Amino acid sequence: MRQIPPGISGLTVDQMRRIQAELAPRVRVEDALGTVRWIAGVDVAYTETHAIGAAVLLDAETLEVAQEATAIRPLETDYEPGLLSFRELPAALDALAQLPEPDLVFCDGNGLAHPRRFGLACHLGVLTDLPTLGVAKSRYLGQHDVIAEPRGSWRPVLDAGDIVAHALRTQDGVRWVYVSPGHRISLDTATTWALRTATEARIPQPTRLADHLANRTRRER
DNA sequence: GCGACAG
DNA sequence: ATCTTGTCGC
Repeated sequence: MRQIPPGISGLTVDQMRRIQAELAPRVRVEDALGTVRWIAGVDVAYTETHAIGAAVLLDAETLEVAQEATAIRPLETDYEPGLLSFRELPAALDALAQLPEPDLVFCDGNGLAHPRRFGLACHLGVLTDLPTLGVAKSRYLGQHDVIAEPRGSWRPVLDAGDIVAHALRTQDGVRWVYVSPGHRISLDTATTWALRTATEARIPQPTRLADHLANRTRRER
């Protein structure tokens, strides 16, 4: 029952939403991860016709890059709010599969902060059964109060009565990001890792370096 | 009915 | 996401 990777082509919007609803119950929002020694960052860049996936493996302690991998896939679906994972996962999974198994995966987008509580990070987590978290650069849904200016300040993001993410300021005075659990991790732990790895910029290093690799690969092609 | 809407 | 260089501001 591979709910995604090969041939997504034929799926309708309704079918994709149905798959999300079916897989959502498999998401585990409690901490079910061991010692985090290796972190992977995954991202996807696009051309007119293809998706270029990039995965980077970093030492959780030093955040130094240990290994990189890329993959390219023909685009199979247009972007549709709520269905981002169906567009990004094929290339993202192909790239990730080329690396040694990480202890935690950072995704570029949301996890629980999704209408059906099954964003990109949840989907990738359930399919691989790896601990995952999502970091989104802009708001998708939910409401939150003003975030204080100092790095590390955060406020819960509420949607339909659920706390689905934390709006977290990762650097003094820069715009905040939205952190949410993907799979096998709690919101608090996800927030801690996001802040801990946002050492050089607003975006945590795993996601940031994967983004760089994806774009570098796209330009050199 | 109207507006919002990860990447 | 992508199309694109320099430039205004701290």
